[in-house]
Amino acid sequence: MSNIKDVAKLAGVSTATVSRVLANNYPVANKTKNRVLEAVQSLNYEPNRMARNLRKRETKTVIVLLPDLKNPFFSEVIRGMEDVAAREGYHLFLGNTNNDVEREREYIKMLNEQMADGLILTTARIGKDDILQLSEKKPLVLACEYLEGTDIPCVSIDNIGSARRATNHLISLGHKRIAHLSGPINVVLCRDRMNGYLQALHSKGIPVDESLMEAGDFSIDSGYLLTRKLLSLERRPTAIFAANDEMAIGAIKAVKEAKLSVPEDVAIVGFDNIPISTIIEPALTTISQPKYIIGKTAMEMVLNLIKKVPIPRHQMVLPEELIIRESCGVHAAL
Amino acid sequence: MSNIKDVAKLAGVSTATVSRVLANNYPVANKTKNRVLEAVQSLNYEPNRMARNLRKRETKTVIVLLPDLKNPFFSEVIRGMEDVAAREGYHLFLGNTNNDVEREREYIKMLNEQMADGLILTTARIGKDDILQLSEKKPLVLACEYLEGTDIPCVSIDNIGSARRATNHLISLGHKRIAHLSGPINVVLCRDRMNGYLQALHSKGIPVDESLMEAGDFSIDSGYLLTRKLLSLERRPTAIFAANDEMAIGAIKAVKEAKLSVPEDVAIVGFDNIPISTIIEPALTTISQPKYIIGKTAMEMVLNLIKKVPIPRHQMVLPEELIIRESCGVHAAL
DNA sequence: CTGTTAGCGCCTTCAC
DNA sequence: GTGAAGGCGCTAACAG
Repeated sequence: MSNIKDVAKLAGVSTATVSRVLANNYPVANKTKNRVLEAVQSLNYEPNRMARNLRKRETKTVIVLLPDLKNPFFSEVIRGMEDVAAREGYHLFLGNTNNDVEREREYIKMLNEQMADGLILTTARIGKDDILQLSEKKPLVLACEYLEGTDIPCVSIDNIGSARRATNHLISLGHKRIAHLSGPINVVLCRDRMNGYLQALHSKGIPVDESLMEAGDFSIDSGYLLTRKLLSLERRPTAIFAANDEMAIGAIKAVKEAKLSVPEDVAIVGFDNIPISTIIEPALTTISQPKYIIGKTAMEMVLNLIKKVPIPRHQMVLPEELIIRESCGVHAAL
Repeated sequence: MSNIKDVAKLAGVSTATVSRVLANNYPVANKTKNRVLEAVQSLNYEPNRMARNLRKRETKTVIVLLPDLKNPFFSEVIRGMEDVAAREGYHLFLGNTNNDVEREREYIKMLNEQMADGLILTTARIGKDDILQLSEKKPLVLACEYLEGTDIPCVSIDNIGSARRATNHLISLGHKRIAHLSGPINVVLCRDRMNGYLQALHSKGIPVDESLMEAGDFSIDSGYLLTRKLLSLERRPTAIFAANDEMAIGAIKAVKEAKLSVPEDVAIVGFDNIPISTIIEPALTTISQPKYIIGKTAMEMVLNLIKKVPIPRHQMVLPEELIIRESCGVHAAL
């Protein structure tokens, strides 16, 4: 590994000149520049990032925390982030928290150790206070989530409104016994979706039956298991609103296994519109989020925070879409 | 942001002592230690990683390159990697290449800039020569892939043998017109799987029909599109061996859409055994790789390379499993 | 336009 | 058991 001194010596210039040529942000005579470039070439020189980062007190890196790598929803969000990061010369440091608060803290520690310039949290597990405190010291943006009562920059859809809309769709189809498969309740957007579900029931005067509300972990498996439980109820639900598509897919599996049919016996609505939701049978009615835009916007926001460019609005709420496919049909009672 | 000097001053010791207390690898009097720890606490001090990395000439970070974030196959591999990395105090730097050679080179550049101590490539796109050259300078391990004729450390299943086994399964069911949906042919493991397919045909004296061989990009969509093409052939295949489960799922969709049935009209075998392969109807017959172990072993290997611990064997080939579900059935011709 | 100099924050000798 | 000093490789300020 050669360093800047080696290059300087070979090119017969000072290290400062080498640095200038490489940064390309300062006038250097063409002749000198070429000599430096040749030296760089022949030594196969790559500047040491650690040294540069230390000196410049920036890393051009943003940590992006994901709750779960295998959730295809995020891959599209990430694409949006990557595209703007690349354009601005930034790298993503993808952190997989596996839904574990400790893992989340690990990465936050890395941020404090200045291994990155900023942080994007998608579906945070740590508490509101911790987030608030961190946000005061560091460029931090919430993606997919909205932290009520704070001014923390975030970009998401209206999870409450979307859930209300999904539930209302089921109600409009004639359903009264509508179950809700929630995600982990310590996640804000899960509580939001649950609240949207409850709001819809209330507004239509449908009594809430707590036995119809179950919390899973966003996995196909948990959707499957919880639906089996729901189906074994004395008065089983005629519809299920799941907080994500995976759980909805698990629910479909359980309904089919019980020799019942979707949507005739049980209508199902998911959330996220992941690719497989069009393949599964019946195809899933679901809420579609502008995934790419969420990612793009979130990254634009952190980069602005990092560069101390004022952000016009701190809280961006993007429109969602209800995509109607076959998993709801028309309820017999209509 | 406070630094080590601030801590030293507050504790009334030298920076060397602070460093020793924090590293905890050198005798320091208990009394002094406590004073330092208190100072660290009250200043909320976090050591600057860039400075430490520069000084120690190591980052305790391994870059892991993934061709595609949304492929659930890798999430399990990553879990294996994360578990051993965490145990040894290392971080993963996940790099999503989106199947793009340029993106791959970007991350390799980061390695050369010493932003990480080692690299794990899963399904590399760059050429054999580049990999070989890099491997001479840096700790590098191939996961899921095997680079023939080299001594580069790698851990994978026998892709050729597995593909042969999958194809033989179809042949044993009586199929003679067996199509192959390959992945991108610049990926080694795709060529391997294709070769296994060809070997199986040859060994059973079945002529190769090039019109039955198509190359996709591992996506559901490409599996769907290519299968439509295959089904429109004058003499359409009675079976399809897809190089991964996603393409197999796309194939199932296309077959159903053509009002044909799986497995009666077209039998289908996938590869990877992703979670959804049990949900899809019919459930997919597929090859299962020991995903977690692959990840775990690959990480153990790079860490040993990094620490210059001699590795017993450079090339690890792990056993795969053929999982028989409903997508093959028994061919009518049997 | 180019060179000299002084750190960035940390760890690691080498003294004592 | 502790401190002083030097330097990892780079960039930025200041001269010239």
